[in-house]
Formats: sequence, C-alpha cells, structure tokens
Amino acid sequence: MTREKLTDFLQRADIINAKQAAEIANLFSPIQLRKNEVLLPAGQVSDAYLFLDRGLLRAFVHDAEGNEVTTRFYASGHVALDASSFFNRTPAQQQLHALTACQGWALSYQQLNALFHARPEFREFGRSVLVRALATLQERMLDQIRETARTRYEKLLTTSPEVIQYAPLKHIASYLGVTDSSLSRIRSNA
Amino acid sequence: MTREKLTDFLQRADIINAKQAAEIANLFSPIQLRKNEVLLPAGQVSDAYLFLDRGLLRAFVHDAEGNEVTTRFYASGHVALDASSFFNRTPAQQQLHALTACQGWALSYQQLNALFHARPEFREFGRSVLVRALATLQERMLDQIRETARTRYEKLLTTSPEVIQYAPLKHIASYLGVTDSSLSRIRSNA
DNA sequence: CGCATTTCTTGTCATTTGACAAGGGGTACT
DNA sequence: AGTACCCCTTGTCAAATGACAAGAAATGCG
Repeated sequence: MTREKLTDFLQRADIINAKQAAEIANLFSPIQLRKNEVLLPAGQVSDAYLFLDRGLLRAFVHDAEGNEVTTRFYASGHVALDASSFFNRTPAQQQLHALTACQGWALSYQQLNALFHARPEFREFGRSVLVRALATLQERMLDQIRETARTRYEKLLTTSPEVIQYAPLKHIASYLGVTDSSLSRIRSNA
Repeated sequence: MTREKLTDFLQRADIINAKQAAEIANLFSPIQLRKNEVLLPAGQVSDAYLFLDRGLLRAFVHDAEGNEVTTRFYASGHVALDASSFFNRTPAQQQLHALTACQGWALSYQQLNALFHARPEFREFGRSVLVRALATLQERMLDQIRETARTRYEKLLTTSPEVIQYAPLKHIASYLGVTDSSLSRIRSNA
C-alpha cells in the first residue's frame, strides 16, 4: 500500500505542502482491518488518529434499550476518529465497525501530539479537520431537522453511494433516523 | 463588567492556570448587544471569537423556502462561534440573534491566532473548545435520531431552562425539529 | 391609549412513521 | 443437504406529526 492517498489528503486544505506532506505521511503506521472487525470495545480509550485508505467503516453506539445506532460512516479518504475520546483521553462512546476489509494509516495520541508540537502546519491542518467535522455534522443536523427521511436517503445516495452499496439497510436506517421497515418502503419508492 | 466569568471559563478544562487565565482574559474586548440585535448578516465573515457573559443568543439559518431554522442557543458561559466561518475565513452560514440584551467578551481572528501562536496552553484550550462543541453536537444528533420530540423538549427544559424562559416558542420548535403547533401541544401536555 | 403585529393555542384532517409480525431469500457452517 | 441465522420486504394498525386555518392573548409602537 502506498501513502499516496494520505499525502494527497494532507495537502487538501492548502496548509501543508508536498514536501511536508511526504515527511508527515511517513510517520503514520499501516493498519489493516478484516471485514466485520470491531475496534474500540466500549470503555476503551481511542488511541488511533486513523486515516482510511481503502474500505468502509461505521461508528455506532448503543442506546438505552441496547439497540445499535449508527452515528457515522467513514469512506476512504477520511479520518475516522472519536475526537472526544482521542483528545480528552476519555473512554470512547463509539465503536468502529469495518463494513468491508479496510486499510488505513494511523498515528497514536503520543505521535500526534509530538507532531502538533513540532509542526505548526500540521497543527493547523489538524484544526481544519476538526472544523470540517463540525461543519459536516452541523449540516447533517440541519438535514435531520428540515428534510424528510426520503430526502435524507436520496442525499446519502448521491453523496455516498458506497455506503448504500456496502452497508446493510438497518445500519443506514439508524443513521438516517428511521426504522428499517420505513427505509425499506422509502427505497421501494412507495 | 468584570472578567470573572471569562477567567473561570478559561480555567475550566484544567489546561490554563489562574495567572495565565487572567493575562489572556485581559486581551478580550467587551461587547454589548441590544435585545433583538442581529450579528453577521448573511455572507459576512465572522470575526469574533465571542464568549457570552450575560444574556441569551441563538444562531439561525434560512432554509430553501426562506424559513428560519434555529441551529443553536448560546447561554452565558459559552462561546458563540461559527467555527467554519471564523477559522476558514469564509462567509458565515449562520446569523446570531440576541434574544435578550447581552454582554460578552471577544477576540478577533488576528488576536486569536497571535494568542494561539504565543501560548501553547491557550492553543490546547481552543482545541478542547472545538472538541467539546463536536461532542455536544453529536449528542444532540443522537437525541434527534432516537428520542421523541417530547423527550427532546423535556431534556432542553432541564438542561437549559433559560432557553425555554426567554426564547419564543417558534425558535425552540425549529431547534427541536418540530412545528410550533406540535410543540405547543407537547407543552400543553396533551 | 388604540392599533398592528407577533405569539401561542387549538381544531380538523391528511400524511408519515413506528410497532409488531410473518415470510421469502440468501449465506455460512456443519 | 440441512439448518440456523441474517437481511430485507410487506401487511396491518396505531401513534406522532405536519399542514392549514382561526382565534385568543400578549407585545410593541405611534
């Protein structure tokens, strides 16, 4: 596996240049996940700043009744991170589930902090990742409030077709905030 | 107005000590808002990292049909910030509306960046503010997915009674993702 | 004060969605 | 091949919510 996607990612916000990106990328360690592997058993502290190179992940939590709720999907080219657990060193609320076999690149908390200290450009890049995550979540929140379940499904279909392709319906349903029966009906275009 | 709440806030994450907090707090400028004043007309770039000392703010956007959707309330003791606009220097999506007369403390983008550069502890504090905002939003997203409108209202009632007290019902309704008629019925305990 | 506007409630009805259950079809494993 | 388990669909009915409209109550303003 080459670090090409990772270096591209690091340069995406125009904060890190090509040379810096190559140097930073070299510090990441490769990670492989088998299909259906689950990371971060509840209560464990996240110690991977994980860039996903290939595959599809989902994050999920359990609600009070013990049902799984899928909180996010991570497609290749994105950072799969429980920011709260990782940065605050607190037990993770979320678990990660590899929906397909995955390959990624990871930094430990130690490594990331050392890098933040040593490289202002990476520090700023890290902030931009957080800010983007915040904006994305805010946008999703808005959709949840003002769009119908059907529209939310259709948006997901166009923005993340790989999710519809690889994730089982029930995970998509809980992500969209509907029951799987309802999503099945929406899908059948009723 | 004293900087007491601001210095308390800066020390809350146990990253900044009392002496540092006092020094940093001195760099903030006081801001006053009249009731119903609106900040950030659409399209403008946010240039205030705003800590709210007294009063109540709401952030809102317009949807495709031109309806206002309230995206957040900011009570005193919190940072009211369109992170995406502020950090990326892009036009703001959100506008801020003072629901009551407000007093706050603000830093400009320039000032904040200079501080981030000069003070590693403030840098880390800034990160913790972002991470907390992310966690809060994630929690709200979860509630939106798995809780009923009634439960969401009741949670807001206990966690933010000042919002119920000062914000008109329609703003609370769009924040909770229901129509104002529905919220009125929920409220009347039907 | 009087008028206009906003805010909130309430009624009626249609639509969406959930809860629950049954069943079909696929897949994995023995 | 058989069996157990998922995954998805579909039926039925109840509950939650939205759309729309009317009117009462509160508020702002000249």
